Amino acid sequence: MNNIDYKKVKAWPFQEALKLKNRVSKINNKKIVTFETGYGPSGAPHIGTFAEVLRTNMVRNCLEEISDFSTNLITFSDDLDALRKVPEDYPFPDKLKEYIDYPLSMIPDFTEKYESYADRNNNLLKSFLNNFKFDYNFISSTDYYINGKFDQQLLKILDNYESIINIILPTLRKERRESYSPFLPICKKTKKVLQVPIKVVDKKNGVIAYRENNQYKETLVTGGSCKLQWKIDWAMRWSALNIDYEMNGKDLIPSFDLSSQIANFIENKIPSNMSYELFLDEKGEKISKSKGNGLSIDEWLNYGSSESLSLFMYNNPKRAKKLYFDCIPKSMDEYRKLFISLQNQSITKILDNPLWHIHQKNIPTNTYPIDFTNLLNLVTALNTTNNQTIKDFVKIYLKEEINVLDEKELDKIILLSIKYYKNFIFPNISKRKPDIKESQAIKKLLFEIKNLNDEISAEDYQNIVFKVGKEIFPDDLRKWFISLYQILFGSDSGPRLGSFFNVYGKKKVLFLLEDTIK
RNA sequence: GAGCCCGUAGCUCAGCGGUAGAGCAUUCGCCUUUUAAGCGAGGGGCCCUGGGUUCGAAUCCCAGCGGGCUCACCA
Repeated sequence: MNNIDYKKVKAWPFQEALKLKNRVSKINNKKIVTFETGYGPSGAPHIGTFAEVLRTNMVRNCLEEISDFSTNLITFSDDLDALRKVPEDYPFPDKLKEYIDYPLSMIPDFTEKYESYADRNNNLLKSFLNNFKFDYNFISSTDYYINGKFDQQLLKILDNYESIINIILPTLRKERRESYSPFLPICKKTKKVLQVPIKVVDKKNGVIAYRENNQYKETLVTGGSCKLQWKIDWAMRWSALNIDYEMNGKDLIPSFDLSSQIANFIENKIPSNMSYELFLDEKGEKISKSKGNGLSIDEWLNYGSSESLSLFMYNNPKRAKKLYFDCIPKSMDEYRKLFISLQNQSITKILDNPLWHIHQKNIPTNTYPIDFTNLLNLVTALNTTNNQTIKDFVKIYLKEEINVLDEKELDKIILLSIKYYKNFIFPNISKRKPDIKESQAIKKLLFEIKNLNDEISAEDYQNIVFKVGKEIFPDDLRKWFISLYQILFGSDSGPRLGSFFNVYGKKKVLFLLEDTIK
């Protein structure tokens, strides 16, 4: 702790943390503050799930900064939930189809790498979180249900069965009301999660009866024999896990309200809450896996750094943001800009700098020495996927020495830029063919270059380009350069040709030029 | 129907009490060689409208108008 006035820090995670601090400070003997994020492992983790963990962790980080509370981040996987639809991104959809209505954790993983289908998805999430070095406690719903860790709350819910059901029923349509039950029995025979009407039999001992084939069968609500319908499940978790803070997408605002009402009949535990806006695609439509629009975590990390992804997630969580490929270079550049601006900032300003939040206050000492968009331009100009060539050109471009640590960062983003170039820039380049006069000039250029020895300096190249230009376009030298750029790169401007040819190498230069006059 | 968010340069957006900003686009200048996918300079704004709070509002509050999304099946 120190004497910074945190109320003056505008960064949203601090404002959330202050709100939370005020709340938990009123609780007697409060020492540990628990944050929860929920995950439904019915498919590979969605970028929204990931954003939620990231953002929650930022609030957690701020709370630690402004208070003496210990903190705990739970990522809760609702893996006892039933599979309802086969996700499109799973490699074995036909095999999965046979397991509709089965608990996710009881479905085999047909990729044969994990213990179950849920385990596979859980591990995908964990690997993303580990990649970002989060400290979290992973909790499997199945584990908690089966090992009786929710029993106390389950009995309490049964005890208040009527009150709770009266909260839910008015929100449902008539047809649904008849089949609705807060308890979903897990069939002893088939292991399916059943959505059937139930009757309360014995509140004290936790016995209910559910209808199957026109007769009622008794079962316990405890010990993993029943799962809770999700809004009740959510409320139950707040009590069972003592949750103090949880975020959710704006689609769940009504559910949060409902779960809060239900919580009054469990242990009255309602977390401090923030709702965030959903991500949209380029056209402004909600991104979803089934549509395949927007971006996945993997796709972003293919073309951009993890820091740039964090930065994107950090910015304005309460605004609906378009998430598509153009966001990546923008975010990469913004990161570097913020990094540079950080260097001379006062402490309060640093707390407002997104980098402080992204790096959980351990801001690295180095970053890449060139803007990503700039690098993309160079890669495009070079039209190569050779790391070393690109790096050499960057060094010429930057002029000054790059220190070893910055160079490491540069290496990383060169790999990213190559992939970005291949997929988004290269397919859109359209070069034009030279006219007769231009062909003549290029032939002349080829002849001159061939006549030189193999070690040609940038200056020599530049001299030749000028020499040929002056001979063939004596009145409009400018046009000669524009023509060359259009023919070589499909653009009206380009890199200084001398240094470009030099880095590119004689053999490739000759090939490039010959290719234009074929 | 209810809720959430957004209306700022031509476009995409940032700023969120103290002189109106960025990127892209546009206009102009710059290649006989000192970074040309670059650099320099410029144009372009009733910050949706109306009220309120304030010494001061793009920013905070209220009302309206316009747009988008979400929920009311499942999670």
